[in-house]
Amino acid sequence: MTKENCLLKEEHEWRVQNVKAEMPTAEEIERECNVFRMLGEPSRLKIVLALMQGEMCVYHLVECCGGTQSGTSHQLRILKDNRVVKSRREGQNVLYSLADEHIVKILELGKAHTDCE
Amino acid sequence: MTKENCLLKEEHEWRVQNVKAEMPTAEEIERECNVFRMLGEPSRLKIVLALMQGEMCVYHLVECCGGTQSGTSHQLRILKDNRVVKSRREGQNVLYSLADEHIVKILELGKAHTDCE
DNA sequence: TTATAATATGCATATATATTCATATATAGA
DNA sequence: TCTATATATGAATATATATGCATATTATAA
Repeated sequence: MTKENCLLKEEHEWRVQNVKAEMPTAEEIERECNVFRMLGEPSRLKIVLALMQGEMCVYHLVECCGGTQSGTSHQLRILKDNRVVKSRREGQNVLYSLADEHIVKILELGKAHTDCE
Repeated sequence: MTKENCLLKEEHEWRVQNVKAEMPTAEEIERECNVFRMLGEPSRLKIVLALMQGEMCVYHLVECCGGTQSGTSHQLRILKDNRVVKSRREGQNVLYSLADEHIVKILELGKAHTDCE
């Protein structure tokens, strides 16, 4: 596996240089990964899909998504730490909602991709 | 934690019913998760970012993204199984490319979300 | 203050999966 | 055929993390 013997050397070498030059740092990659990592887990995706209808308290999310109160709360914490959801307290309840509109668009595109399969 | 004592019962009950009615099945959730799960891991995201510039052989991907040949090949296999990339053989090389345009758009939105933080 | 409801959190555990090593397969050339 | 190159794969391991239990915290009401 030497560079000299790759048949596509001449054709693609400029591309390799270009990609290497533009490749984000490890920290930037990690940051960009986070939003996808959040949506790439079933229990979290269910929560996010539920919140697409509007803000909801933890108890209602448990009712909608199944699972335990503890598990839902753990996932909400992770979603919040990664800026996918935000929350506000209203009396005894904490109301969660999506952090921004990008999330909705990402989900729609993800669905479009899935539906193509 | 009884339903009766939730302060938002009247206000949000219709929403709960709506969300429960529209919640996809476990299998559908799994399917929708996959594309995000693929992008939510640094070594795979790097591969996909590299392929945004066009198709590339495994050796060049290793050069662009770092890591081992074996590891890259494993991740390419997973990406292909999940329809994020496709491949074609050309002589000794196998050329990988993005499976469809949705992937690019999802990445752009993910970046937009990340940049807002 | 006491009791109850709603939510959060620490800890332990099970599970998923990324990574590496060694090896297998496939293709091309001599 | 034999050799070298490019890629893929099986197995083992280490790491990340989802989940559940018990309990803590916060807020309301009596």
